[in-house]
Amino acid sequence: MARRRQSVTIKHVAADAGVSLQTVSRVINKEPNVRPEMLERVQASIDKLGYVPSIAAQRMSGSRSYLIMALNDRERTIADWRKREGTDWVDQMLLGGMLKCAEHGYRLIVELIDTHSDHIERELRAAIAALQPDGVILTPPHSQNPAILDLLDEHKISIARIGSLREGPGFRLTMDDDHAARLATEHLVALGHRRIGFIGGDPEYELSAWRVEGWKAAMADAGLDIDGLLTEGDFGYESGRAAAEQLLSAEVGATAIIGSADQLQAVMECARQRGLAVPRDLSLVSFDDTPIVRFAHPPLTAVHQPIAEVAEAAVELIIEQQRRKKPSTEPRIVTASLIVRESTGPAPGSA
Amino acid sequence: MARRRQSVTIKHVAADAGVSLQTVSRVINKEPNVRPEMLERVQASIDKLGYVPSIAAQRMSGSRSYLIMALNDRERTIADWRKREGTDWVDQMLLGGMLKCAEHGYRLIVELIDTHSDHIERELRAAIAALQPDGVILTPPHSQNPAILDLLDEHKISIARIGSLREGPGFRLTMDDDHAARLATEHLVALGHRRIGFIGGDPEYELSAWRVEGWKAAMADAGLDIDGLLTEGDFGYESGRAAAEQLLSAEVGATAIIGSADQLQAVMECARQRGLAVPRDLSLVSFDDTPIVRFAHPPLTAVHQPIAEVAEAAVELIIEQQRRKKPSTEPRIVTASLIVRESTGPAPGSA
DNA sequence: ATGAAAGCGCTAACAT
DNA sequence: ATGTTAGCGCTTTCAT
Repeated sequence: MARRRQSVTIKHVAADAGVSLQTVSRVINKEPNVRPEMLERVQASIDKLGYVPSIAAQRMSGSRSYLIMALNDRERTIADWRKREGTDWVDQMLLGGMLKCAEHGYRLIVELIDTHSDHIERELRAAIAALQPDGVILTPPHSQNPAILDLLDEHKISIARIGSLREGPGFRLTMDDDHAARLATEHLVALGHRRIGFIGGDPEYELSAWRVEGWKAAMADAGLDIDGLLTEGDFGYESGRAAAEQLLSAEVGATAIIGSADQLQAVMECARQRGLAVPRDLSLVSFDDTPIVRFAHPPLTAVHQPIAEVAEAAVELIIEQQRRKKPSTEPRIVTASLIVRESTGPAPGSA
Repeated sequence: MARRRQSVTIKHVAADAGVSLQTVSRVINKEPNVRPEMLERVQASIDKLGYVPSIAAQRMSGSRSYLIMALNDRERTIADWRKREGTDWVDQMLLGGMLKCAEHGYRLIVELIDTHSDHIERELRAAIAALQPDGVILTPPHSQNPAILDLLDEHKISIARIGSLREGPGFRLTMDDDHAARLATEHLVALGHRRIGFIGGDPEYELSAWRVEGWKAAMADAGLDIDGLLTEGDFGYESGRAAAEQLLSAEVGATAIIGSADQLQAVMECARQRGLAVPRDLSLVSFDDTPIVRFAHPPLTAVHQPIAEVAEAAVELIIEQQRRKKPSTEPRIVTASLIVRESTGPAPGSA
């Protein structure tokens, strides 16, 4: 393998423009103390030669790496990819995050690490050492993991935590799960439902609790009981199955159910077996607006989680911080909305 | 921003093991000329200190960057992401490519560039200069673009071309589109269909022609005419609409149609308007096995394109070449298969 | 088989 | 406002 060198370096530009390396560097990094005429001359040389700085060299000299790492849960992500059911969390992160990165000369690198691993710290350390990212975007459940947060903080790496409000280093971003659950519940209440079941998400995720709270609050506001209507879960199909058994039982008698996409798959299955039609006998609201939800029969009413927008905001915050601006450390809330489709209808027996 | 330094460097390891930097470097890179006892001693220090080399520094010193770029068509990819219909081409590339990269200490970086841009070369030059990737995985239509191929070749960057067999630098990989089209056609022939329509893909893609050839060959083998049964297209919905009009017209009278997922969406729409039921009156085979195809009603029989496997093979070839092994330059064919679902049935009026 | 020296492209710190 | 110097972490010569 031939020893590959940069074809156009800062030296070439400096020589071409007849200035020092440092001046070129200043221009590249938009630093002050460059006369406009110098700037123009240097910029002309840069354009002429088609010069683009090497991020490796920039990193080496102790400045930025222009790399942002998007950390996702290894097991879950790979499972989703293999299932091929269209879960597009990663795509939406790329859509929002990558494009925003590109605007500023950054790159987004997707990295997977295990949640339940004793060597989670070693894995992360290795990724940091190898890549030296300027920032890391954390998704649940990593976004609330103190081991991860502390490690990144020690290394002075910017952190954007999606789906976590817990104290700790880094910017916090949410999709307002509390509000979203409220919207979903109120939508059902307005349709006359009084027995609205809620299937919980993985309790390890902070946002699971927020959703429950939103649901509870909306139920309370409507003066409705919640006895027996809350079931445990973990986002997955199996947990949906168990929950459906309970919620659809005669004692509980739910006429509407809110849950994750996978859970509702199971609920629909269950409902079919019991001869319940959606939405005639049972209304459903999904907490994920994935393709599978939109192509379900009937298409499911769903919470639209603005993943791309959140990823974009996360990148923005990280880059701003790199530029020594001090972005607000208040949690950044990107609001989710409810997309009404055909899985929700009037409560059975309601006027 | 504090000047960030590597926490554990090769120096620390060298000091800890009581050897020179060079010896540590040799161990890292599995080079010869290290006594087993030295190797062991150094490896122990590496493990103890948790040392991981900085890829920036490795790149700077003129060796590898451990970065592989996956180049995708910007417009198409972003459109797919925004549509959120589950097209998981990028995910499958990550699944195959990223995991294989990880096995060898490489990273996969997704990069989008415009196809129809006069500054395509400038864009690519910039990406190369910034990242200095060791290899690039090209997907259609980039994989057959001479401007791209030459540029990468000049820079001595390994190339893996998916979906292109044209002469030129780089490894060539295909999913055997010819064979896949044949399988699809033969499946329909076996069901008694004699009027099997084919909606072409974007003619700019080499593989579009391969598919047509496979279909033509199978039709010829079965002794069937193809007059009026081949229509132009570009993979998109609109082209499917136009094609459906022609294929479903009285003169042509197709009882089965092969096309892309988006095209078949349009065909189904058209069929519904004409009161044609699938598969009773019309059989369909999709050339993409995306989620939307699997969740369609009825679920579509589809060609399964092993995207993850191809991406994995692409990464393997690139990494082998980096290691100065000389992988075969013969096209690498990863076979597609046919997944029979419910959109294909006996031809109307057939025994 | 091992080590020492030089340099990759760039920026921070320090002149001027 | 600009230039000079030193050094980032590593690998490639080139010695020994």
